[in-house]
Amino acid sequence: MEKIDIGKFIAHLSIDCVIFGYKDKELKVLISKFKFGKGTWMLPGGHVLKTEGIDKAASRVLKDRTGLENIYLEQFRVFGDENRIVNSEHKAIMKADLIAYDERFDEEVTEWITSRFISVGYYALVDIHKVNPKNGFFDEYLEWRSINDIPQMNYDHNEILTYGLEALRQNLDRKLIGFNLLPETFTIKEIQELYEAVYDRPFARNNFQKKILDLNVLERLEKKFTGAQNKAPYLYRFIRN
Amino acid sequence: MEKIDIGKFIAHLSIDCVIFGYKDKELKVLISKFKFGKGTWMLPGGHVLKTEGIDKAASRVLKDRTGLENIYLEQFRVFGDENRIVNSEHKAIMKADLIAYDERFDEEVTEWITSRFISVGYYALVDIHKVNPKNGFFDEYLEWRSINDIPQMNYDHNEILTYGLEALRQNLDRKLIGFNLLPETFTIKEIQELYEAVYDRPFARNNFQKKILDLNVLERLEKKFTGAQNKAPYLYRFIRN
DNA sequence: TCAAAAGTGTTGCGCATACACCCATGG
DNA sequence: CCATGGGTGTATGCGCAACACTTTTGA
Repeated sequence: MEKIDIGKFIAHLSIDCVIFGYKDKELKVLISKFKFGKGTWMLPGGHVLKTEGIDKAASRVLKDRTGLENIYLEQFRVFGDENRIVNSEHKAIMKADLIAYDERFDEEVTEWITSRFISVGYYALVDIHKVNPKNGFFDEYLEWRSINDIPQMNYDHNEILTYGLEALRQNLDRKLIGFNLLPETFTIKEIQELYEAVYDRPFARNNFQKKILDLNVLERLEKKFTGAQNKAPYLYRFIRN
Repeated sequence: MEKIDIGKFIAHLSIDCVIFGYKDKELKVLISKFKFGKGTWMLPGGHVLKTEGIDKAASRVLKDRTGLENIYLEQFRVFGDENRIVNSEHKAIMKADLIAYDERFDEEVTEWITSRFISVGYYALVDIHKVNPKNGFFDEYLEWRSINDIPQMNYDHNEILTYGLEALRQNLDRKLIGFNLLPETFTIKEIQELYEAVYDRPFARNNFQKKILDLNVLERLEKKFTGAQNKAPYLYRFIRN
């Protein structure tokens, strides 16, 4: 293994991704247990090649971690405070850890990695059932965590997540992107529960149904018989006009 | 004069500012006639010190060009396409021009300056009457141009401007930031004309007045007698609650 | 007294919420 | 037949837009 060619990447610039998924009536975020240093939690992220667009870099990060392509992805903010750095204690531990790990890392590379970074925040919406999380080099493991159960993360990643969630809330209705979180077919009730998870508040059942159907973006399919002793709900599919 | 110390700055990252002003019922943008190369138009911009927050860098750019501090300033988007570079012909001209200009520039510095950049877009709102545009090093001169009369600019700066205007439109109402474009006191009619310039559409006089006053952020002052043979409008001052 | 523009009140419409009712399903 | 939850129709209230009217100013 050769030393990492940091010259291929833009220094001091990174990408951080808030990857949203939805399951069990909960909005979830894919976060990474960092392999080195003090083993803190982080948002999945990466760097930008000097010859690569930032959107491309973000989708590359996503492909690496989720295996998926053509994911809904949008930048929402840049985080560039001057004190956006690991504290010196943690930095020393991390550098030592990395150098000890294998020969790809030396003083220069680890200094590069632990230097001050300006990060572009992206959020992504995925069908959680299609994802097979794959660890990146820096991931001890990846985990889907409920939005209500997010641990303390490194740097300002908790703040990034908050901004990402805010961006999702702003856009869910305007851009009709919520369907990216659901499987191919779903019932109105399932969309409603998704909305309730995102906005953390209840919606009136009948009005919600009317609002969603009035968007004219759903195709009604066959009924979904669950065996429950009540009227079977219709399944729908999202159709872009 | 010594060679420019490019090592102090983050490479491949820049700031571009859409500086909005308002005058003569027109929304205006401060743009720069570039001094070197083919002398194209550009948005005022700058680079980020390795020890400097990006917001700080943006306000430094603004202070340099307008002389003003504490300006309303907000980032709205990152522009990071991989083909965001000057074309090779223009690049060669620019490098030659700069190297010929004075000894601060050499091959290394000009290559740095003309390399691929990822740019953070900021928009700023200023009271145009308080601004005394001061040329930066790269500015032949600065000019306030009406939003309806923007020339072809270099790179993707026209696109950046479009996004900046869109951000202004999104936030004007929600964040009550339009007053930053007006002098200390103003009439309702003047706010209305500002809104009409920003959104490029008329507003109904009476409803607009009601809407603005219902915000409860204006203090009514004395009347403004203009000598016109009609009822004198009140002056108002913006008060933050 | 009059034209012009400011200020204020009133009505109507559309949308979101609240309330009410009927229908299908399986025990 | 009944409990449960799905689907749909109707009333209500609020905010915005359209319309109408009054007031002030200086010629």
